[in-house]
Amino acid sequence: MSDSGERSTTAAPRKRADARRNEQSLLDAAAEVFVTAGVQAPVRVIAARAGVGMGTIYRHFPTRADLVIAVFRHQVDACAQAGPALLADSASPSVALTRWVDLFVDFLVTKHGLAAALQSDDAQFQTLHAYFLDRLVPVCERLLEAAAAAGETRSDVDAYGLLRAIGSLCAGAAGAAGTTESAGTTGGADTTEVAGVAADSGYDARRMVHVLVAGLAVPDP
Amino acid sequence: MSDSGERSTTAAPRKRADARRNEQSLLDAAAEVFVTAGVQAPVRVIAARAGVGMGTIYRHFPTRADLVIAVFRHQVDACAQAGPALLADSASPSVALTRWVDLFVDFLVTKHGLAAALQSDDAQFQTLHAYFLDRLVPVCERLLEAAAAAGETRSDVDAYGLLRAIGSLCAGAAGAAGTTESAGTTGGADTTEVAGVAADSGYDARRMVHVLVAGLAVPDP
DNA sequence: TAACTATACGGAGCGATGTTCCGGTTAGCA
DNA sequence: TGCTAACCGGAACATCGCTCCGTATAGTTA
Repeated sequence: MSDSGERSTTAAPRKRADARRNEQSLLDAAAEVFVTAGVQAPVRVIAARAGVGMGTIYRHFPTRADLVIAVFRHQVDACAQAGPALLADSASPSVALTRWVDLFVDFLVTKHGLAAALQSDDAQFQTLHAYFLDRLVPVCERLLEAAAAAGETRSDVDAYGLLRAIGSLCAGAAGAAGTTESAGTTGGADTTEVAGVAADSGYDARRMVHVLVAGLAVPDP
Repeated sequence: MSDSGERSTTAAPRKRADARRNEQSLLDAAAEVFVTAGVQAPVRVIAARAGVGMGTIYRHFPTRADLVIAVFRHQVDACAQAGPALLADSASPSVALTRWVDLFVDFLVTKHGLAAALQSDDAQFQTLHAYFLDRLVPVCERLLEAAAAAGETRSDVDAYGLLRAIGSLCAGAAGAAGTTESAGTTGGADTTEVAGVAADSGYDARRMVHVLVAGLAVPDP
């Protein structure tokens, strides 16, 4: 992933040094702003933080979704790659599914407003939605099929619906924090054991997702 | 519902006739606009439709939530009142709960963007959120407690969490329509038998809610 | 090294939307 | 009929997404 940008066909039309520098600045700035102000933070804020103008941010990331995807890409990929691994390592497909869902939920819940953005019907986030779906639906599908084949879950729920439902359930939780900002959480933000935060007034997205997944085990009606 | 407004203590400080006329115009206009453009429709549009100025709409309904609540109030009340009735009429508490949830879901799904607004962390909708909760949490609580007492559901999920989860699951579906506008739907918008619409790309909020509720039947982990 | 050009930069500016404010209008009453 | 408090309307201000274009510069070539 690191290295430069495109490097596949012929001689790469290498970008100018200042362009690449600015792109990186924007990614860093966006990552920081997303943590504090959420994925919906004003574009101007991100541009200002990166020390660039409005034109620059839109040149590098035509839509907000592009920026969001760029910031979270490797985390989504990691989640996607964890699917097959879990399926291989777990005692049963349904256990693998549960674990994978936990992974996904933990990712969503720790990103302010990400889940809400995924749910948004805003045209701006169409691409983001599509990216998540492209990456995760196939993975979830395999887990779901394996579980269904083992007779461990009902078969009338597809991966798309399940992922959307999970995203929805998480949107209620993560987004609510908003401007409140959860104390420090200095640097880390990865191994922070995000355990039972429950965030606002007692809504626990993880628990509700667990209930949902448990509902999959109930035989078809 | 009809009649005037406040009529409880002392001599009501009756509003002027034009004020009441405008308030009603706004309610009618808002109801119409909500159907086609969703609850998030621009304030100007509603004001224009009602044939009043910006000042007027804000004077009668200081926040958008106030307007939304006023438009849907009696439907929410109906939903709240259906709870005890279902509990009395159904074969078992869990059946009553399921039926009541269906009622609630049908209500949410048919109101463009309502569920999304409920989920929104926007301060503007705080009041709306609170209103729904005030009205429905007690009802849901009774159903849930009855079901738990009968040993039909797990007991670690409270009414608040369940309602929020349901709202979330519905937000994904209803909001997606957005600007697309569903044909005419001239006046009615009540007995339209909204059956199995499924709306966008195959996500069925009702089904996912059913899975969630089914998950409640799984014994505590 | 100096000139040149494709590339990139920056921010002013436009349109949309929420919200406030204030001068003009009018309903209800004496 | 005349008065006043209540009410109305929309201009005006603020925020935000997004575009456009004149300016600056990185990289190249003579």
